[in-house]
Amino acid sequence: MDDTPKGIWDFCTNSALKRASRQLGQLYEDVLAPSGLRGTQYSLLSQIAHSKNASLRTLADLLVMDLSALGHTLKPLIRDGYVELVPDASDRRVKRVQLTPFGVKKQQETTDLWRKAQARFENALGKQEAEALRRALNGISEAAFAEAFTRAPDGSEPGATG
Amino acid sequence: MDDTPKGIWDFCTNSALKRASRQLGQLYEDVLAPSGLRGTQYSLLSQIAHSKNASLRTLADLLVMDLSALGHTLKPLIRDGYVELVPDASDRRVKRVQLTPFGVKKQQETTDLWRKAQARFENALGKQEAEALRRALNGISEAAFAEAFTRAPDGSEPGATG
DNA sequence: TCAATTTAGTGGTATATGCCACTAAATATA
DNA sequence: TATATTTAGTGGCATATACCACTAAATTGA
Repeated sequence: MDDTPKGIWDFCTNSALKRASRQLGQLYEDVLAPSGLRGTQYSLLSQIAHSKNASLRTLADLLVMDLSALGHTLKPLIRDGYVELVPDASDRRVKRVQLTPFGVKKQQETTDLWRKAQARFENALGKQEAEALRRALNGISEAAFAEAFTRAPDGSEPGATG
Repeated sequence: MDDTPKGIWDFCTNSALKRASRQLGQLYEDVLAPSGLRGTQYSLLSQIAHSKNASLRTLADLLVMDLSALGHTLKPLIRDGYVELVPDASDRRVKRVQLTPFGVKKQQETTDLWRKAQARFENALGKQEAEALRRALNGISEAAFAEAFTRAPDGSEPGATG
């Protein structure tokens, strides 16, 4: 028997996460394809629908995404008429993100496909497993986790032997 | 108390995975920064070191990555002299991927930083948790999972009530 | 009140990643 | 063997995502 690991993802959670993200992203995307939306785009539309009237900044923070990255990612969705940016009245720096009526319709229609992907995923992994996985992932996504990571010892501390 | 979920990642594993991937990717990348390598680049160098003499195709399959995407991602690493593509002698379609001596050195040096990130991560999440998470993620990354997903019922089947 | 600092967003550039069309080479098949 | 099919890789294009430099607006503080 050769149990030598074939890849670094056996040790490195970062690699494992990215690899799984490619795989699952692909699987979801195949199911969503008939809508003409990419997986990320559907997620974004859904989150915008969910966080009504959020600013770009707020949305970026929620998504753990760079502000400018969010701006770039929204470009195609704005171009295609699903999303619009509405300047805030009281703070002229702020732009609020909202779905157009067309975007609302698209998001709602595509949700049928998403449910299909969701059902397949939970059937393939198991409902309990899926739930547990989401919890673990969401824990990692929290700001508190980033702080814990940053403050955590990294093995380079001098031994406190005194 | 308002336990209304703030985001769709509470339901959608795909979104949760991508979001966590951004967060953890960022955390690892900050630690790796002094090396001048991006997180993905270090992972790739490490996997190439691990899968000695693999072809682009083989590597892409292992990484659950599109072949052309892998080719594109390697470009900067080849440009910077870390990686080279060596034509296979027996099958003239095939190119084998290998680290240059410079690439070997870089990968080895950067591993110190990676270990630091790794230690921080395991301290922040817990060793057991980290191990369990990697196992779950690697399960999803397997070809068998993709097949299970594709074959799984999606709720659109006619009820077999007869 | 006015200057210094912080915050929100934009545009440019680079990497990460996928699809498609295409070439070349190997393999299968008639 | 000649042709059809499959396989490996490349290049172009599009989206996803990050960083930096910059502008404009709000906030802080002397």
